[in-house]
Amino acid sequence: MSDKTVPDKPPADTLVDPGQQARWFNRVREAHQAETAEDYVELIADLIEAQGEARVVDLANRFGVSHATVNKVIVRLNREGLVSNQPYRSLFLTESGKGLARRCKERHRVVLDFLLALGIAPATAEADAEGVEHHVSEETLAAFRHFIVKQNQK
Amino acid sequence: MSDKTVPDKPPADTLVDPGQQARWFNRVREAHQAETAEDYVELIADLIEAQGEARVVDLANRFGVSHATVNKVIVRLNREGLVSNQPYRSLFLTESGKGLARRCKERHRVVLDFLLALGIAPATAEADAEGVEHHVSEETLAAFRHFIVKQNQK
DNA sequence: TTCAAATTGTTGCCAAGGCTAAACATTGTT
DNA sequence: AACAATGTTTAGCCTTGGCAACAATTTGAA
Ligand SMILES: [Mn+2]
Ligand SMILES: [Mn+2]
Ligand SMILES: [Mn+2]
Ligand SMILES: [Mn+2]
Repeated sequence: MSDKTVPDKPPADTLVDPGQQARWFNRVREAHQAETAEDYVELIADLIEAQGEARVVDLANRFGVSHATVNKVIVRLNREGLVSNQPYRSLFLTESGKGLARRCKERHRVVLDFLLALGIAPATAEADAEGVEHHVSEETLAAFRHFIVKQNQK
Repeated sequence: MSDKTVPDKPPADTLVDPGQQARWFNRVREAHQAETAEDYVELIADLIEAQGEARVVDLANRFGVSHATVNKVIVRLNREGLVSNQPYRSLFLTESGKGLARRCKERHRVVLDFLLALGIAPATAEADAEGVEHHVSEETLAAFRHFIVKQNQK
């Protein structure tokens, strides 16, 4: 009997490279930092288009948060040059904000249409899209677009 | 000439119901609150399986954050009954933590395999999956599974 | 015009997750 | 046994985005 002390190596399933994994998680954290700004400019653009103006009260209602929270976020978006506003007046997007809104609305539409093309029920698709949209790369978005087209051809 | 003052109604594109929209955003916020816990238990389970133990230093490395941050999160997960640990010893999952880890790993796998089946490059798929996984409903997950099976049959 | 209701803004609180720096404990080598 | 290296915890700070309560302004109806 060999008393060669095998070091009792555990399964040692191959784990991915730590640096690579860290980059993935970093990307998710960056997405989450951008997320509030993206949802706000998108909704502000939608409200202006549909109702002529975007008011703090409407944002609070549609986000399901207090108006104090909306106000605080608006201060930040103003500081970051996405939103312009005067006290007690409704909200506007800067050119930069309009650009971001346009890109986000397009991305949101692709994600939603993709889920619908996949056969997901509209209510579920809308709910999922609201979160998923912030985490899809350009490459995945392209694949989504391709799938939508293929599905429409059938 | 009619001086009937038409109220100059703007486009009035139909917006979704505010309460419904608020529920969607609420769901996203809930997903984000659960997210850290999910990624931690998943990685702790992976590390224990592959290396026999999960240490603070490894988590910090793989998440790309400082070890102090990891420590603070661990305190919370401990408080929430997902992780059990002794001072200066490596980390363990409670039964509850193990269950959550198992479900999260399965969900992560489905999302990843779906993106791969869609033709996304592995590196991109892994990165996107890390964020997307937290926002897919059971219904969407089922559709993903179905798509994977269909794709494998071709 | 007046005044109440609606809307917007401010203040102060909280928790989560980031960070650095410093203290503390364990481990491995002389 | 000593001690340096490694790993862990704690402390204190920051930003974001939640909240309630209160203050201020605008708006609409008498
Ligand atoms: Mn969104
Ligand atoms: Mn997210
Ligand atoms: Mn994740
Ligand atoms: Mn995961």
